Amino acid sequence: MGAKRGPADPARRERIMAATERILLRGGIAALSHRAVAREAGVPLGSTTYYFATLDDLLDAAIRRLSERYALRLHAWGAALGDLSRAGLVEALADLVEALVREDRPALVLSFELSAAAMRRPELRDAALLYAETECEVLRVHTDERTARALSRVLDGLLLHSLAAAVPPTRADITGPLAALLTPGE
Amino acid sequence: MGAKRGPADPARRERIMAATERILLRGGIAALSHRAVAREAGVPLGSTTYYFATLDDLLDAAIRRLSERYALRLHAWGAALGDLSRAGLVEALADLVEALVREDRPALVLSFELSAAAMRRPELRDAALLYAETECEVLRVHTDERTARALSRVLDGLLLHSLAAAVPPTRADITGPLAALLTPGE
DNA sequence: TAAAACTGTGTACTAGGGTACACAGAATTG
DNA sequence: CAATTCTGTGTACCCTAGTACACAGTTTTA
Repeated sequence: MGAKRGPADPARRERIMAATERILLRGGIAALSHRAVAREAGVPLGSTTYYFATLDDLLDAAIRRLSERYALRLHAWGAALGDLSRAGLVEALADLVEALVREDRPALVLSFELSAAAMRRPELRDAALLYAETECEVLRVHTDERTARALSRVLDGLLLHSLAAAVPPTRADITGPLAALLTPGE
Repeated sequence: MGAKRGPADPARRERIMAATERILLRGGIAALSHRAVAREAGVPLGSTTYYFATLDDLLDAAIRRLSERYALRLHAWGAALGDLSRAGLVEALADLVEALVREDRPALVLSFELSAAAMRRPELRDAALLYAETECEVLRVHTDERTARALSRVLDGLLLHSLAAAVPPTRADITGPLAALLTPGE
């Protein structure tokens, strides 16, 4: 009945967080439970509550990691861009949208879920805001603050519809609004 | 023990749906349960399962009503607009965004929650799509199809950030992208 | 080395919830 | 009016789940 292993096993905590991420990506916030995580991580139920006393702790930790991963992803995208023209930025952004939808769909879905959840649960607000904040940060390298925020809003609209719509936006549907936004002259 | 009332009581069904709407608006999809609805409607638990065998039936019915209400709202907005210039449409749309955020926040929050939920639950897709579909329908009166869809996407981005952001978009933040989108000339 | 502190686990308590269903009045039908 | 059907309820079964907690090895400390 007692423990089999010795003292602090840092891998345990790690494995639990990784399992939590997988659960969230696969089934969303609604699928998160101590038991599901324990099963996924292959650890006893008690372990999950030992490292993360409450569900919110677990959720917080996992979301923090996921948003960090997303931030890395975006910064990598930003770093890969050289100096480019307006048109070049538009194409690059469209590439980003298409790549995210294609390759990171679960993470995107989760981020929207999180945004919605944060509207009711203030404790999630900071985590949810991180996504948009990161977008702006990366975009600010190529545009001014104001434009970066505007782009972030439009990008989220495009991403949302790319995930949710019956017929997703075409390439032109994506580049159109972005180009309009980046083209000066009222 | 036995029933007290006679035959079909159409008000019952009605009251249960109304209660479901209130639950959803107040606490979101996660707050929905037969028991919560029964409590809210002041009917016994059995009533809710009698009229709506499963939770999904209940959810479907309530969402259908809510999206119909939203459609009415949008159509009313559209009907109140006369023939107007591009600039006039931009201002009207900005008014709409601000009014929705101010006066219909719970319904908006729910619609985003629904969009996110529909990404995982195909049975909710149709209901979730209705919102965007309605937007397009109303906008199509004033613009072409392509522009209507683009506007719908941008509007959703603006609404999302208006609800979620730490500092919501200003009036100029709202009119900017809309004007850009409606101003021809690449 | 004895005691205190820490790391884990197994189990159990409590709450909430979906759904089935037996049953009871009321209405309808023949 | 008897039988059948419909409307509606109360209850109960079974599951999931959060969390507390006693307890057991292990390590550290005095």
